[in-house]
Amino acid sequence: MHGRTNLTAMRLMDACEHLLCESAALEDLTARRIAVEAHATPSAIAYHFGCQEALVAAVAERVYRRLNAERLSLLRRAVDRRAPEPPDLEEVIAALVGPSIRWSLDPTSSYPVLSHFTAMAKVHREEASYYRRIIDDIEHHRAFIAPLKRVAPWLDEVDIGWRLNCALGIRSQVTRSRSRTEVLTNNRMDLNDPELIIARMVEVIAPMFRRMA
Amino acid sequence: MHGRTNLTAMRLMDACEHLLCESAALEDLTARRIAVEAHATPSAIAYHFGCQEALVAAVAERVYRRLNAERLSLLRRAVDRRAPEPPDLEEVIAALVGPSIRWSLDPTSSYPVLSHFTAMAKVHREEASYYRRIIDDIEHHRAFIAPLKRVAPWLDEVDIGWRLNCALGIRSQVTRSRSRTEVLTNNRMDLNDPELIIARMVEVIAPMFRRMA
DNA sequence: GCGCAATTCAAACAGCATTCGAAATCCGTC
DNA sequence: GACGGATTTCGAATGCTGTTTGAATTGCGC
Repeated sequence: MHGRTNLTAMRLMDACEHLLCESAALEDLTARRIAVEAHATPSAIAYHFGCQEALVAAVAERVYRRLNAERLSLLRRAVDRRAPEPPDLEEVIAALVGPSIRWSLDPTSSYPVLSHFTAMAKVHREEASYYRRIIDDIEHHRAFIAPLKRVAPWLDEVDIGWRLNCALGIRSQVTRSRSRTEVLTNNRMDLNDPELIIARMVEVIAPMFRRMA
Repeated sequence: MHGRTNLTAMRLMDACEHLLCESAALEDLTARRIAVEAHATPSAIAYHFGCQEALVAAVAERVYRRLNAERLSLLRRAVDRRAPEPPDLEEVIAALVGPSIRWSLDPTSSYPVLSHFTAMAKVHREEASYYRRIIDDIEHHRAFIAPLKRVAPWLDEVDIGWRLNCALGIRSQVTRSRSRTEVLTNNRMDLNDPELIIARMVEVIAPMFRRMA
């Protein structure tokens, strides 16, 4: 019972993910719509996941895992390239923010799932542990601390973590407040070119980790 | 008709603001609860504001105005202190991020209204113009461009706007993803001391505006 | 082919925001 | 001071929402 490997459970997750990507607003995501797209009934959501919220959380977790795998793969590449020397700072930063930027600009990616999911965390009562478990799961972020400490050994771990957190804030601002970014830069930055954006972000984040700030 | 200066309209806004501050999740904010607290009926919301969404937008706009006034006042002070010399970079940054940080840590402030409001923008269909009008209203942010350009004349306006945007991203991360900030810094930063946080933010943002990054 | 567990489904339920039309109130004018 | 039109209030109704429930159906080891 409540098997997550079930066929209709899978179909529900796929339908939910697809619907989250297609719909502009969270209110477009309804249990009935999900059910129709998965050739099931709303009750199936409750049966397999407990509630709609948990279904969305399961979908978000699946997407997060894919994104984090990409991030960690890029980090590993950056570390390996220079080992045993410290990795290139700019490459590490690009590994941290690059996947998010590229996903957010790729219309075929499931990035909308993630931005909708964090918004959902504010809507529902947080005693439900779905959100914190996923949002606060930062093991994949922690993996960046050691390499960064090798790049900037004069910073202690708190300093590194703080700067990491700031870098993630910049990332979120760019991926999630695009219109504000547009207005502030007077529409004179090409926000559709991921590599250009990433370079711009590296340019701003790297100095945080250099001496003589 | 539809007078925004009406007494019950005011009571509805006050009730909505209070309820937004008290409630942990957006789902706790219902038209009925707002109405009860304002000694009115749900229909009054529709009559005076059109819909609940518009009421929340009106409340958010009111709070935004207060916050922006505080920001601009600090900016003016920073500029005046050094005029006609360029202002102190760190003081300008503190003016930009300080009020948000202090508000977010002050339990008597209405800061929760703002974080709830931006979350709401993701929930409802965006053809409603409430959100963009408020969120994209960055005249108060634009006011920081000229002083910052005097501090860092080698940056063009796009560079300044981009860095401003990055600074706002860091600000949002700290005020709105507190738990993630806690985990990343290993709970070894005192996130309850606004002045310490502001100093930490200045330390990270200032290098963006210094030469020889 | 039986029998039990797992799964599906239609109907019902409580809650929501919003609409509507009738009451009630306000306020300038006679 | 009483009338009359506009403004404001309010209770009931509407059509959504997610979830629950209990019966019907299916799958599957024996």
